[in-house]
This record gives sequence, structure tokens and C-alpha cells, in this order.
Amino acid sequence: MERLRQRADFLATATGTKVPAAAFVLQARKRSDEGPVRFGFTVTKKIGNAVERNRVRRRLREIVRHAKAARMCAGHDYVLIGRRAALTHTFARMAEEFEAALRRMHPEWQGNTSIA
RNA sequence: UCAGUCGGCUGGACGGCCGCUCCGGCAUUUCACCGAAAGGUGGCCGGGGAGGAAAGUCCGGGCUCCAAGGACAAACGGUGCCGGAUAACGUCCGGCGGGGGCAACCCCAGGGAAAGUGCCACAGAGAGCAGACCGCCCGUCUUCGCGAAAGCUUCGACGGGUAAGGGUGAAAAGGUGCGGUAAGAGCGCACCGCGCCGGCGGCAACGCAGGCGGCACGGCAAACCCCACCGGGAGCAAGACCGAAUAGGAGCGGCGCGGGACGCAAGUCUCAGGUCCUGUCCGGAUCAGCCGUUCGGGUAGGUUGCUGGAGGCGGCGGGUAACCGGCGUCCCAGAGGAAUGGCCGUCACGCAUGUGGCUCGCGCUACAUGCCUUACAGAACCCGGCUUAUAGGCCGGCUGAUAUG
RNA sequence: GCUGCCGUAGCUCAGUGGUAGAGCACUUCAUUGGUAAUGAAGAGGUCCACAGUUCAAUCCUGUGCGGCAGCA
Repeated sequence: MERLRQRADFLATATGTKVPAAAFVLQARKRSDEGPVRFGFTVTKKIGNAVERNRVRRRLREIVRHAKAARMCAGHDYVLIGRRAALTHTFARMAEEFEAALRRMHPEWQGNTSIA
């Protein structure tokens, strides 16, 4: 999984479309090139102390790792902003929410995948 | 057994599936991808992978750079009983002094207020080399009453004595007792306190006993200050190496040369700067621009610093202890938008609820279900401390009370 | 990583070792036919928390909590 590392990438992605969920907010932005999908994670200090912030980021990362790659479009940057509910919600429920958020993010792809 | 106090340890266990990162080995190693470059990423196997506080950043060091001839001082900041430990410390250990507690034990902190400056509100008569408000006593005068008188007694005024008692205050001119006195008072005596002197014990802080002095010297220096000791500054984003584009610097080569007027333009006319060769004139070169190329500095970026160390463990020796010495053994996290994880199963612990048993009751115990899967909390150059947070569990020393033998 | 500042009434801020104030806001009364303005009176405080120094702490010292700002 390619990771976003530069602050400029995060700022650029923040201008794209946003899809809120209970445990996170999903942001996406199409890049000009057709490179691989890249992911970034943002967990602010408002969420909690360092232990809780680390835990939110790790759970979100595992959700992305287990998600179906077909939903994600190449040449896009995604940013997941953690919320405090990511500490307590069950893993299966959060994975479901992530799939739903990807469907809302790319409605034109829903038809393609159902046909395929 | 109960209550207390001090110290130490621990901080869930086992397993399955899927991942992350570092190290080592093998393979690839003229390979593939990203990048302008520096450089980075990519396979398989094995091994390692958060804490007692990793936290707060309150101190002390190592390390690195900067500054500085050396030492001292000034300014500023810090520390402060004595001795020891240590690389060092504001830390630790042992002892001294004061306070609290029946005790185990706990808490506090230098000297100087007779070097100087300053503050001590309110209350109170008097508060800094301080004081007679009430009171007590004496004398004179007056007044009430008793009395034959001497005298006693009551009210008041004036003069004086007095620091015992009352009252104010955080603090009131050493404290308690006896004597003494008109009443009192270190006025005298005893004990305690205080000061001075020399003696003894102790490395020292200090302690012990003795003599002398009738007491002179209130508190605050976490108020200024004096004394002694310590401190050059910055911090791994330190520093080192590699190194685009753009702008700027230097060298070389080529082309070109400033201002004004007229003109659509080509061009024409006119005026002319700095430096050098020459002091002046003339003449010449060159600069006031552009392009190319080379060089050095250096930004973004990359690599490194980066983990073997005042290191851990075991037993031995020295020391009351903190700690030290030597021996054996082990290698034990190194990320970089930041790895050390996600999901699941079983068990242990804990909590809650229900049911059964024991019990007057508190409660104890067995089973079932549910919850938390643990409290506080995440390395960021590395160590030694301090402080703060912390569910539950375990071990040991000591003290007091009670019971039994 | 390093450094500085702040925390006082509902809000914005003074303040000093000796029982804590200002402006706005709030309540009541007066004024007006009524409202505003104005005038008078009043209420409201763990001086961020805990220890220590002091006779006495909002102030001095230490520790903690929260907030703001700066440098590299």
C-alpha cells in the first residue's frame, strides 16, 4: 500500500470530495497521472492521547488493507480522517462502512463492477 | 487475628490466520520500477521488536557544533546543617538539630537580624533601644459611716511607686516555684532557657558535664542583601556527506554597446559616463547587456549521526549504607505522516446480575450469563535522577492492640 | 527539542504580603402614557488546584492542570 507522506499531498486531497461515516471521514482526489492508489491517515490530537491515536490509525489501516481493491480507482489519493468512534466500533461494522463510503465516492463505478 | 508503617516485585498466559519494521544469511546482483541526480523500493529463510513510568521537561551528564590565549572577576541564575557516594546533580546513603506520633516511622532545613536598608496591617495603654488603660500599693486633701479617742472604713481628686493580675495581639521586656516587699520587681535563691569562657568526646555538624553573667540580643532573609560553592552558549531540526530547478556569484568564449530628437521602419542628427594604458591632450582597450559553457557555495530532497552502553544478568570480595572492585556470561527496539499491529479461540484474574447452600445479619461459597480482555499509558540521540499518573496481584521487615499456649 | 507569558465577578481586564476592585452585563426602584437613555440602590468571587515560607498568601517558593505565543 502506497502511503501519502508529504503535507502538500494531504492539503491537496482535502480539497476533493468528502464522504463522512461514523468512525471516519473519507476524502479522495484524482491525480493527473495513472499511478497506483495512495492512502493517507489523519488523526488529530482532539481524538485522544497518543495510545488512542495510534490505535485509531492502526485499525483504519487494517480496514484499508483488507478491503477489496476493485473499489479503489487507480490514480487517486485517499485520506481517512479518524474519529473517536473508531476506538469502540466493531471491526466488521467499520469495514462495511468503508465499502459503503467507497460506493458513494465512485457512483459511476458501481454500474461497471456489477456488470463485471 | 486486627490496625498501622516501611521497602521490594509484577503490570495477563497459550494458540491460530493475515500484516509491519530492523538485523543476519542466500538469491538477484550489466535485472525491473520511481527519480534530473543523490538515492530509494522489489524475493526466500531464520532471529529481534515499547515502559515502569517510554509522560512532564524540573535538574545533572555524555555527544556535536559555535565562541574564547589561560586564570580570575563582574552581571545574571542556581544550590545551601555535617560527612560520604557519584561522571555529575537540586539525587542517593549515613549522621546532627527541630517538630509530630503510644510506637514502628514520618515531616522540615545553611549562617548573618550586635554589616547595612526595609516591613510587622487591624486591635491594643504600649510594637522596636516601646508601655501605666483597668488594677494593686503609698502619701496629701476631701467625703460617707463607726468609735470617747487612737484608728478603721466608703466615694473622689492630685502626686508618686509597681510589670504580679485583667484585657489586645501572631508576637508584650526570659519561664516555673519559694523567699522577699507597702505593693511589686532577677530584688535574692533553686531548676529550666539564653549568652560568654575554657575542658572532654566526635573527621565534622554537634553533644556532654562545669564555671561565670542576673538577662543584655523579638520575628521576617522562599524581602533587598552579605558569605561559601557551581554554571561560556546552543542543541541530533546538533553536526557530517551527497546534491536538482530557479535566482544570485566567479572564470572563459561568442555576439552586442548609453541618452535625446526626427521617422511607420530602415535609418539620420546630436550629446556623452566609469576604469585602465600616461600627469594633460589625442588615440586605443574594457565595463555598463545577451547567449553558451565551466567552477565553487548552497535551498528542496537524499544518506549518515542511530544505537555496544557510566549496558543487562549471575555469583564473589570490600563498605553500616549509598556504592565500588574484579570474574563469568549475554547482545537485548531502532521508526521517520513515524514499525512493534488487526481479527479470532481457550484459560486465569476482576466486576455486575441471577439461582442454590451456610448465616440473625454483615458476609462466605458453588454454578450460569454478561462485561473489561485489562489500570496509567507509546521509544524519537543516549544515560543518571526528580516529579506526576496507575486497576489488580504477590513477597518481606518492623510497631501497637487483643486472644491462645 | 528549546523558550516566554497568562489563569481574578456572566464577559473584558486592574490590583497589592493585611478581609479584592473598574467598565459592560444582571436585579429592584425612580423618571415616561410606554420603551430607550438617565439617576439611585443592590446582588454576584474556592482570586486554576495542591503543598510550603510567613502571625497572615490572590501576591513569595515548589509541583501539577489548562490555555496562548515564539524560535530552530
